[in-house]
Amino acid sequence: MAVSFNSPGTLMIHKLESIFSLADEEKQAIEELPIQVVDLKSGQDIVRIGDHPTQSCLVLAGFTCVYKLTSEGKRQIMTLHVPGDIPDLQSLHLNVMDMSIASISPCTVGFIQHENLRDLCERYPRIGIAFWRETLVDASVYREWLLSVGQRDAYPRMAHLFCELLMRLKAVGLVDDNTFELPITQADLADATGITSVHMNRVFQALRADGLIQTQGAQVTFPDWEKLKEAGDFDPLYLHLERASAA
Amino acid sequence: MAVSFNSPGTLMIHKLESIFSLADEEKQAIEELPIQVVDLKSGQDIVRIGDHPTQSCLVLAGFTCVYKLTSEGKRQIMTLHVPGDIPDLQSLHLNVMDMSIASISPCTVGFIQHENLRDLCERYPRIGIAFWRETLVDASVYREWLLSVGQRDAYPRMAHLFCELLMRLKAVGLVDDNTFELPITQADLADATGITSVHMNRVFQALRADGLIQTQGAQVTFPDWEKLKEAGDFDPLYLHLERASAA
DNA sequence: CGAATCCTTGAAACCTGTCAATAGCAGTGG
DNA sequence: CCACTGCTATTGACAGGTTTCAAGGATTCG
Repeated sequence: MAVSFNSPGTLMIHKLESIFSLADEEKQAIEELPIQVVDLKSGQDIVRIGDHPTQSCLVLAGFTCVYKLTSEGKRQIMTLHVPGDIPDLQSLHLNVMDMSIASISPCTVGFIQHENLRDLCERYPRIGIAFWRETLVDASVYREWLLSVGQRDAYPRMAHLFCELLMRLKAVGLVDDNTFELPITQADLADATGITSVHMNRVFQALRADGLIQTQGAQVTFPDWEKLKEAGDFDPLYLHLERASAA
Repeated sequence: MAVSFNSPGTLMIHKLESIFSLADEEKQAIEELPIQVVDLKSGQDIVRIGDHPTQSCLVLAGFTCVYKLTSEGKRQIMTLHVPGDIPDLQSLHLNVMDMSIASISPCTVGFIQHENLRDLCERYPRIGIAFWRETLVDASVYREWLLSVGQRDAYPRMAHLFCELLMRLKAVGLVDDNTFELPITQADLADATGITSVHMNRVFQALRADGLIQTQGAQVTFPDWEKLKEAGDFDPLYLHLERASAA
């Protein structure tokens, strides 16, 4: 599959630079991180609940997700990851996985050993803090999803998710003309929003009928950002995308 | 109100020692943290979404919660804090609050300046990592709640919340004989589980009828832990309560 | 050009929400 | 000590958003 980066480290640098300017030395240390690149089909587990990982993964292309199952086998997807995200940074300090991570589209990921990441954090404390910050933003996303699933109807919930994806994908340059590729099943999106795939399909139809989305294969277009934002009750504050101004 | 700790720092030390053994020097540094203790009535905001706090708060007694509102005014409570928790440790590295924190029962909290916390993290990196870890556990709790709200019916959802509270309160010595004080309204618990207060009341009645809980004023007793755990589909893994074994 | 997967539809059942009103309880003031 | 006030718990009937079940199309890809 097409991969849109030079070296894996470049993506990470791009992400960190949205928070603060990296010194050349820091950039070099990141570029030199040993990263094992792997291609995955859709629907493959990357780490499973209960595991004790010794590495973290960086999404290079495609989408991954965090999910958990109830004892009845119902699946809740808790967040989606886009290129540049590091889904299981948390395993750096929590030695048991309390969630599973899987590819949710064909994707490319890079594995980085924990020892290398820890070393990086020690040598460049600002990077360590940036990683901490990343995990805090993850938590913020969980909170917003919780608000959606707990208090918003299915229709605004999906609109909200589209808004989030649009903003996050835009931040990594994967949006062209209010359009992006979303090779994710309606059934998977249903698991992400806590509704049934049948109902998700009805929500899709309603969103199309209202002119909020247009779909063409895996491609989704958003003709009216303002209307979508309103429908999704969307406020991007929780994504913490703006460059952090010093405290 | 009754407050069950010697110095505010003692609680924090107790919490950190559940993760790793603190050196005397570290303990002393924590004890010496300037902490401003404040008593709050129930329902008072401690920080609000949009704020740029310069301090974090430590719960000393009672319960606080994290919540967000939809534009329609619906409230979702995202987590409850028990004594020993530091609800907004995240504001140390995320300068805008993306959530609000409020007291949800009469409570006592201690405020600690960010500069003091940052200084502590720098001088004692292990404490910094422990704080990071705390925020990771917070995130894990959000995930589990997301699973509950998204995939479990109201009844098991509430049973699950009771299980969580029982374990967390036990960890700070606030459970006696499978009983603890929960001075929280059914309406608030409804907001925490994403259901209506009317429906929460019906869930309470069902839980009582099934012998899973007994209530007496603000006191809740759990006659059958095993049955409660099963009803709530509860697995404590996500709380990461066991002492971390080195990676 | 199958085979598998994914999308779409319809009708009925179900959980949960809404509305509105009553009961219970704690704290306050006379 | 009792009436009063305000909040919390409880009920009942009904509406509504979602789920379930089941089956028929549409697509994609080897």
